[in-house]
Amino acid sequence: MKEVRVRFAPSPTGALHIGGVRTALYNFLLARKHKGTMILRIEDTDQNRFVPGAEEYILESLAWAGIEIDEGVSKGGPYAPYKQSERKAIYQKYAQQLLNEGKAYYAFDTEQELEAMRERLKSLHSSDQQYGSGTRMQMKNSLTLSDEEVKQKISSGQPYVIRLIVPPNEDVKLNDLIRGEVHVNSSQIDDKVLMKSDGMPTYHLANVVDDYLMKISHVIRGEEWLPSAPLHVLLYKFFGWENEMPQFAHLPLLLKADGNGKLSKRDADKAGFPIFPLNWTDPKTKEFSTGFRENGYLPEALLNFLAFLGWNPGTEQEIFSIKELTEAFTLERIGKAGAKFDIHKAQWYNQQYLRTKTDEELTAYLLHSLEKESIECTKEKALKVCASMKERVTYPQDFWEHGKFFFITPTQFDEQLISKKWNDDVVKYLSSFVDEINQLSTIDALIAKSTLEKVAQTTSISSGKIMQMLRVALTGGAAGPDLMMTMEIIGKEETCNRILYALKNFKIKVS
RNA sequence: GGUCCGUUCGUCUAGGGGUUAGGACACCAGAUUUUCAUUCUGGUAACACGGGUUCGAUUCCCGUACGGACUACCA
Repeated sequence: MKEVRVRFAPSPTGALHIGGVRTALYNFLLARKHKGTMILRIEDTDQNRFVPGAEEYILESLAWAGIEIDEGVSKGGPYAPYKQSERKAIYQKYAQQLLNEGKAYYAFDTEQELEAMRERLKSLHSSDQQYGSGTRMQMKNSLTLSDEEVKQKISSGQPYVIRLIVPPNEDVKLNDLIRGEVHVNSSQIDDKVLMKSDGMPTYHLANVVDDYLMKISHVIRGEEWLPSAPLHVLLYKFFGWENEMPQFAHLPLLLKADGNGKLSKRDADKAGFPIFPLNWTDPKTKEFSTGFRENGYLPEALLNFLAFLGWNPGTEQEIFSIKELTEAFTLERIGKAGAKFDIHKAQWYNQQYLRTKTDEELTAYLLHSLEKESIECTKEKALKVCASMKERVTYPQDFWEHGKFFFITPTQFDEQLISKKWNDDVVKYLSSFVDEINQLSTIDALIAKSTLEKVAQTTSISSGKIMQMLRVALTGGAAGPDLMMTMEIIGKEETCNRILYALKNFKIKVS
């Protein structure tokens, strides 16, 4: 196998879609697996859609996800520049070559004229409504105009594009690594614009020229490119690069979880999950979108989840580190059908990965949250809090979100539960419990438990009946980590105070 | 409309001419637990449809339906 060189080639038109992250990941995995090169190329040939900050966003997203770039924008390399807007002269040269060889032509048709042509064909119910072999001789271009006219138009500054002469009725074969052989009749392909009137190439020309020059071995991209892939094959042929043509792999799309259609930001918003890797504010509309990172997804969990959306190793293993992924990955095992994006699975992965962290690592998350809240906390306490909450956490921020009571005396209580379960026995039991603790110099989980048992005996009230009320008094809520450990962590004073507060303020329901 | 691509539990998928069609997520139930969670056990649940080919088709072929992508001087 020749050297594997793959590229991820986004255009900087906004935040990077999560599907783009998956495309980048598959490219990256293939590169790593074969000790090849992962290239990042920015396809910014559309000046109208350029969005400031988008390129930086893409770079930061990939870096966060752990998708490393070996060569390309921000990294440099032997085929620089890697930004298409900086390669204008190169595309012009190749377009000129096609022109010289009679494989392309100048076209001067205005937008209105093109529109009129399409309308005319539409009204004739023609199946092919395009600028191609059937129509090109009726249009305003260097095939129908005399050389003088063409020269005159160009020198007078009239806008023009360069179009490819697509031959009619030729079987164009494409061997897709995922879909197998795909045949398209060239009559279905129109005379695609290669160079736009602003002097920039279109995607089609630029990607073929760049992939060739950059010695790309595999083009791994979304399925939306499948219909234009035959055109790209044609271009390789016209340039005489057939033998250097990369292999194609068109990835199935990511679809919305409910209903049909491809995953869009709207759907994600509606379902309440992010669709972009990082937070993003559109500079034009000021619209804000949350990111996976800020929502607490770990990059390794996201990648594992993404990898399995359309690919699987054929074994029953579900958890794969990046390293394992690169070893197991093959293009052959990518599925053909679109995959619905179910955030539940992503959450599960996140939980799994969070759990593999050491208590030390988890502590960092908690400390980070606390810092934002300006709450001081010893390392020792943070360690205990995290250890006690580890099993019930999905996101790093849950340590704080679900464990506030470790640091702040609760002021909100589960009233419904109190009105149901707060009774004379509870008051009697907890009063006695406070008295017992007060006599101790300190409290830990073990002592708390034995004290509880002792009170249960002296009051003849089973502790099972009061535990939930003790929890509400201590934490405000009905669910949470081990209560004995909770008392140990908040300490004797706080434990007593909270129980005393409950004793004073919780009301027995009079029925 | 045209072209291309696709279709196994609700979701991600394994499988492949003869299987009790497997796993994971989610869901439900039970056990454990001071609660929630964890853990464990169990459960519901799928080959889109119709024709062929074949002794036999979910698997191969052809249609149909449905879905998707593309159909720009956007990528």
